[in-house]
Amino acid sequence: MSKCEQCIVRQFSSLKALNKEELLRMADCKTSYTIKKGEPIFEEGETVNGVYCIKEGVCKMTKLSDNGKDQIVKLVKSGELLGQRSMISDEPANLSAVALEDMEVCFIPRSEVMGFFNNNNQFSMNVMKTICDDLKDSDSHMVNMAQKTVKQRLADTLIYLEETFGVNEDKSLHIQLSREELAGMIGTATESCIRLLSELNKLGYIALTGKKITLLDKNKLKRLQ
Amino acid sequence: MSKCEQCIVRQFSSLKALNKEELLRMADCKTSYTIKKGEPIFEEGETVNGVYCIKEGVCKMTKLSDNGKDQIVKLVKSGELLGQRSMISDEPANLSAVALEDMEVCFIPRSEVMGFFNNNNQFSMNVMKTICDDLKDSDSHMVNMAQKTVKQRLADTLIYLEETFGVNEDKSLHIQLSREELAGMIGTATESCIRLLSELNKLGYIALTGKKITLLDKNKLKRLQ
DNA sequence: TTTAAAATATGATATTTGTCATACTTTAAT
DNA sequence: ATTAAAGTATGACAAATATCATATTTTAAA
Repeated sequence: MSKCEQCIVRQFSSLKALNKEELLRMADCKTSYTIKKGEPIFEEGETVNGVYCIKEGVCKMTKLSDNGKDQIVKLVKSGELLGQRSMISDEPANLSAVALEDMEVCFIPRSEVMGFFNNNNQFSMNVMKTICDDLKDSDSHMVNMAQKTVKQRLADTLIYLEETFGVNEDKSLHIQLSREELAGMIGTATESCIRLLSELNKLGYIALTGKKITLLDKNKLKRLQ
Repeated sequence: MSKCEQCIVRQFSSLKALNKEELLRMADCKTSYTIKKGEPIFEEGETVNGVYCIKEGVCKMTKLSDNGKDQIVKLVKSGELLGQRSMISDEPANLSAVALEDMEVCFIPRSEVMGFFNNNNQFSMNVMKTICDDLKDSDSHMVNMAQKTVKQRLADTLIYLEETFGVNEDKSLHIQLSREELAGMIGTATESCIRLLSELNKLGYIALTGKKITLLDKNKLKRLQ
């Protein structure tokens, strides 16, 4: 069993507030999992009974819409925690978590995390601030969905992907999403997403080479109507 | 100065966890305001420095979109608190709060609420659960904005308004929103909203009499494509 | 390696939604 | 009571987006 104390990613989440003793306790009760690309960590409606700490990899948080399409609500990367809201609300998961790359995650049982939560003020404050940030992001996201065109949302999303997940040596977006997944992020039909990517490509704002997307003119992307 | 102890609406919010002593302290430091219909309680970007408890009336929480339109993110009614997220994040308001009816609200300074928050476990847990509920609602709302048609969103909203705010003796919706505000809730142009209301009226699913809207067939509204 | 399946791309077309113009109705101010 | 302003309604049209069909390319399985 690896030591949480020596795990780098805990520095990036609410867990950074835990002290040595708490970290030892956590190392003792955690379970590590390897999740293959495309596999779920948990599904909407499932009782999770703990939180997952992402050690490696990126996952999408999705929600099934009434029309049968999966909407991607957010992306979560290494260092972040999954299932905090469900833990506090003591409710089943509202979203599914599915690996976009091979992942390594650690599961920490609810009882343990709630212990930290109740006894470590800094930890609980961190968790709450994270949830508050999520709420703010979600509200803004909602307004964008309601008020912006698909083209604007695509441009916003491409810029978000570059800023959040970085680029490869050839400047292409590091994170690899299928066209269907990208459409699921911006909330549109896959064909519309592909068509708009082609359009931005022809305009010279982005470059498409195979599956790779490279942003060439972020200012023009931002100013799209 | 009226006594918080005798105020009925505190039972409906996180404040129900406060004990007698805390209620006395709150009564001592609170400020009561009357807000006229159409007036703001606070605006997006403003530092609020406390929470508002709604004693009477309903307000809309709005966010200005890049395209200049006001999106209504949620409606808040008597018994609920405003500004909890900003208080915990220690950030300016993310949304504006504007009265939809004449309102009575009480302002409780941040320092006081944070005192309760840090010393009363049940109160802080209530606040957090409220914020978690808001997050869940916001995520669902976002998916609806991304995936449902304007007509479906209008139907959903009408049903929500009836279920949340009730009806008058003549069965018409109790809450009065202008067409522009209704459009701002569903995220569409005012003309589109008016046109779709007319369509639902012609179909016999709703009745329009002056400003009043009456739902006649909720099942058919729910099943709209 | 071959081959089937999945992903990407694009055209044709239908539908939805937004915009602008204008008329009518209600509300509120003088 | 009169009048201006705001709100509601509807037509005409343009733009955005979805859907269906089909071709091409890529991926992964046998």
